[in-house]
Amino acid sequence: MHTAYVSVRSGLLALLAREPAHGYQLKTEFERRTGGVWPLNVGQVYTTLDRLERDGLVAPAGSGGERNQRAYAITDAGREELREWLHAAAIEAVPHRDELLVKVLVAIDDAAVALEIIAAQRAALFSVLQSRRKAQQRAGAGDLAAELIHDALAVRVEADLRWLDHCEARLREAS
Amino acid sequence: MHTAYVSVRSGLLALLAREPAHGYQLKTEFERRTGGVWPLNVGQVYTTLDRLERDGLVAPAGSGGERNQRAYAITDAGREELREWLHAAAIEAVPHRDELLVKVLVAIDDAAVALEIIAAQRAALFSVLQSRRKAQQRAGAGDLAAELIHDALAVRVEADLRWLDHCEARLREAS
DNA sequence: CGACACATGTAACACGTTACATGATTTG
DNA sequence: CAAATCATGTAACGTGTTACATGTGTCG
Repeated sequence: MHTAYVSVRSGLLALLAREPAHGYQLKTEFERRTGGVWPLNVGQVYTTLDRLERDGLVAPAGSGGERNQRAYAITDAGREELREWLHAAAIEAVPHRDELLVKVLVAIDDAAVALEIIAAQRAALFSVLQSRRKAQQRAGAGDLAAELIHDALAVRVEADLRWLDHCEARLREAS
Repeated sequence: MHTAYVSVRSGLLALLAREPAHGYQLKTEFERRTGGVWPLNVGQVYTTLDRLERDGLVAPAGSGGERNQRAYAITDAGREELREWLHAAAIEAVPHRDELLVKVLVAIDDAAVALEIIAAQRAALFSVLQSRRKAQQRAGAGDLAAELIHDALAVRVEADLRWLDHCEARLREAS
């Protein structure tokens, strides 16, 4: 796999590595583990399972076809690919095309425009951070997954804000 | 547009907002502005232009059909959508499914496994940071775009490393 | 019975990406 | 002339996402 964006696919594979499961189960498990922050359309689970089976990473698990459930189990090839994915860096050395970077870079020739975009992005990021904090306060503590997702968003927004400051400084010193 | 990942599409739109251009020109411009760090397959430019035209965001610019070039210009609708995109936060309040988060969250039930993944990710991120630094040293200073991309990667990797530390602490205190 | 959760699946489309085919123009 | 660059385009595929259709079991 050389594709860059395979979170759902690999996430489901990881769940199946723990124990065989059927589609609907995977949906609820995925949502539970992500603190309800990432709803997952059930339909996507089934199409993803088809693709995983096509690639030989999962296989139907006989396990007595109870009710109308169709369980899947991970294969050896699936375990190997999962292992690789878990150990691969989540950020590539050649950074994946990125919204924030593109927004700033396409404007960088015109310092005035670039500074305006930087200001707009700074405001937007602040607003995201605030609304996220409110949502987290409403939810209250307790769910570790939801908390960790919140923290990840926070540290990243802060990183991006620092980067925006840095960009602005570079632009100003250049003019 | 409610789609989350439209960097190429909107990037090209932003270039066309500056002045009409034809496909090949857009490819070279995009790569120049991103310091050669993000090569862009020409074919993608043409398919993207088709989609932009289909959506009424760009239109063929007559401008004397010189050679075999087919120039495009941004439309009013295109300007409006570009404006929205530039002002929209590059990170959403409900964070987009994210590789690093998923990698950790799917393992969080089993503290031992989670700690192993955290360690692996920490190592992988360090390695990315180092190889990126070497690449940047080889390239030498001079290209602002390439430098800014490098800086963005650096601050983000550092943010993710801090988050991994945080996760580990939470896991240890829970056990 | 009616509503709701459980359970599976299909169809259509989004953007991103690569590989390939084709020709005109410039330059050594 | 040969090679490189300029220039356009198609075909095929990848994952992610939504909307829709269909049926079963349970519980008030």
